[in-house]
Amino acid sequence: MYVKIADMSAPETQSCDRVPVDCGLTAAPLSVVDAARLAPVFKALGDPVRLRMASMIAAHPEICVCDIAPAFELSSGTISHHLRLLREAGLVGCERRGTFVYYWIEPAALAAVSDLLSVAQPA
Amino acid sequence: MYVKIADMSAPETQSCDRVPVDCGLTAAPLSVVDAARLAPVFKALGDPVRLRMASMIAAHPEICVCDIAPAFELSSGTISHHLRLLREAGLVGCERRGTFVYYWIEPAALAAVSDLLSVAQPA
DNA sequence: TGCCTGCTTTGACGACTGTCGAATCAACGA
DNA sequence: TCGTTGATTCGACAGTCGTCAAAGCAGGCA
Repeated sequence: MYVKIADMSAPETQSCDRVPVDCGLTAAPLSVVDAARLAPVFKALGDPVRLRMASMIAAHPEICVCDIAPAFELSSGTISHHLRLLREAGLVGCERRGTFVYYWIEPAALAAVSDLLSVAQPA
Repeated sequence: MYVKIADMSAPETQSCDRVPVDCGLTAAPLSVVDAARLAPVFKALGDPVRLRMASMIAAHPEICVCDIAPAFELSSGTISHHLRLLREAGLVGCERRGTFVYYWIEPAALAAVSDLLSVAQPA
């Protein structure tokens, strides 16, 4: 058993020059439950295609699949697959109106990950 | 060819009650290049184990692997594997000091994803 | 020099992912 | 009712991922 040269500071005493960003992540270690809840949202955004889809959807109040698809050189089946993953992550909602299906961003899931990463708002 | 019931508003004219969060994602669709650059960071955070590791690391100025590992019931090889993925995503940095290896959060990568999701700061 | 400890790398394996093409479903129009 | 179009679902397949055990490496101690 070796002795560590410098023992860690406790989370409370961050006097080091590291960790300049003060955000949700730096506040305290995530619980297992919270990590299990939030990781799938990051995972859904962890594919370049889905990240672009999410940004396209977020950039509009709502957008039809037929306006999303042309931006990607993918089969319609694959487009649907990615949209479903975004849906299952809770990031987007959708509704059929006639022949077309419209997608929009679900702000709740976006806020959850945003809160984790965003710099704490000074009161 | 069908005609859509209501054509999309342009990204500029968001008069709808949707998209209450105004963040980097809603500003404009991500370019292919930006998506390819940012997706791996989300992907790295898209696993519950790595998300907890990242939060543990972020909650300390720096932290030794030997203090991270006990929080997970995983082999040391798997621990190293996840830490390497966080490293390759640019989210953390590390340094060997004697027998021990210390990890810290790299604020740049964290800021990149944070900027994308954070609510725009009112000026 | 040799051993011990902390950590990383390697090799293997099952599970999951991204993709396509084909089949299917839903809604509209003739 | 039937054909057409938008979108989803299904089946298959190559590639990636998460995991472990074992081997390897780096540094400290005797």
